[in-house]
Amino acid sequence: MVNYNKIPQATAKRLPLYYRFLNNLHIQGKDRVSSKELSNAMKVDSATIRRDFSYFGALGKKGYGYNVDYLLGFFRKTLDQDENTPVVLIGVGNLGTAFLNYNFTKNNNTKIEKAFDADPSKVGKKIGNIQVYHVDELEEQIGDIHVAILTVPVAEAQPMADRLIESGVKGILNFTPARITVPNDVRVHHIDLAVELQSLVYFMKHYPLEEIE
Amino acid sequence: MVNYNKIPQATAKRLPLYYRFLNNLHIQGKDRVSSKELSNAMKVDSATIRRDFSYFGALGKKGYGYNVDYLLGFFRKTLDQDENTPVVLIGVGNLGTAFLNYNFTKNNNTKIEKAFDADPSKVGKKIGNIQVYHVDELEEQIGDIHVAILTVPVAEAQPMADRLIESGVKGILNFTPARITVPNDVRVHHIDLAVELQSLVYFMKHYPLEEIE
DNA sequence: GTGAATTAGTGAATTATTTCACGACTTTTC
DNA sequence: GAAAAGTCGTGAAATAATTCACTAATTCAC
Repeated sequence: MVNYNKIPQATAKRLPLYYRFLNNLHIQGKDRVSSKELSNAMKVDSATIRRDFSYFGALGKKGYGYNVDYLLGFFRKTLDQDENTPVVLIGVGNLGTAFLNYNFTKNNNTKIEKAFDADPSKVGKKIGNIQVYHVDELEEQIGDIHVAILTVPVAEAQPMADRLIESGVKGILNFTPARITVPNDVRVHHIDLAVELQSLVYFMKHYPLEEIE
Repeated sequence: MVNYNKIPQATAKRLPLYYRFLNNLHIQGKDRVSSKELSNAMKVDSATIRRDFSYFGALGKKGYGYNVDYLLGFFRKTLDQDENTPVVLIGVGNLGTAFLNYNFTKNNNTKIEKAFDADPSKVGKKIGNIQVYHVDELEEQIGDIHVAILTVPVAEAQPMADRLIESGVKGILNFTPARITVPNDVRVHHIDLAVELQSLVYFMKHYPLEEIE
């Protein structure tokens, strides 16, 4: 059996990418694929791909490559694609709205179930078929949801994170520039759009010729 | 003098984060800070912070820490905060609109100068004070801009990237799920929101107690 | 001024990740 | 059915990044 604690984090971060790509191949009706093809398409070294897959056992066949459906089925189980993970979204601004209109459930095992905002003019609406509640109702509405997308103004980030954690949230995708502080059983991934843009510009200037990611 | 080729990429990715944080300290009127304080606030090990800074020379003082203004000034120069990098945005959907309304120039050396979309109902408008042009005008309007934010539908990603590169773009911040193919003097950073969310969920399940990223 | 406390900078160790390169096996070609 | 081509899986090497742990310098408290 696969020991998930032995899977390098770098590998784990690539799994959703692999999954989606395999899903596309499946939809295209392709039934086999080699690590080299995957490498060209996903810009990940082919040895890295083979190594990544190998943590889960021998999934391919020498001289042949990988069977798309088999691999896809395997990742589906591994990434728990069969059970949907419910998510709440806090902060229905521009970015929040973009998420609500983004159809995550397709190709994905996550679904935004409820959205919250402090602005009364947004409360009660449905955006992308998701109901918007007032943040005051957070505690009573959150139910058994343990994942939150945080797209609030930066000043709200920490207080809102505290409330979310108090309500049982264990994972936060934080789009605010604030580096929030959480207990160590709560996982936070930061995505800072300004930092990403600035980082791109810096890399363009100083590492002009290599391919990085 | 600092040899930029010797700066680890992992360090380079943290620089914009450092910069912003120092800027906040500066605004708060703080004039000194230790690697330990920075560590607590930014969730980066203090030894890592000291190591990162040390690539740029001895910026601190033993027993004292770092002088906020000095460090900030140093990073300002290093990250070229003084000259603004112009950026174009392609695809004025929900996510694109979020970017246009996001005030990057504050705390940042980048500025979205022009936006493009194929939808005639969006062309001619101003969003977040940025003019929206029709994509057909891309080549004549792009001028000397070398950085693009790509927030178009996935099917448009590669063709649009090709056009951008043809027009002289050297850096693309790609928010589509497509892994675009580019010549090796063009830098692409991918940010895949669905992958990020899925990755968070995966890490929550399999690495419940450690702090990552 | 003196001793205690603080803190940067860094050599060395450790840990993590990627990549090379090759044996073993499969498929394809003719 | 034999030879050629393709491809995985992986040991080992290489590279990258983090962290430990200590020295030397400085500040702080009194």
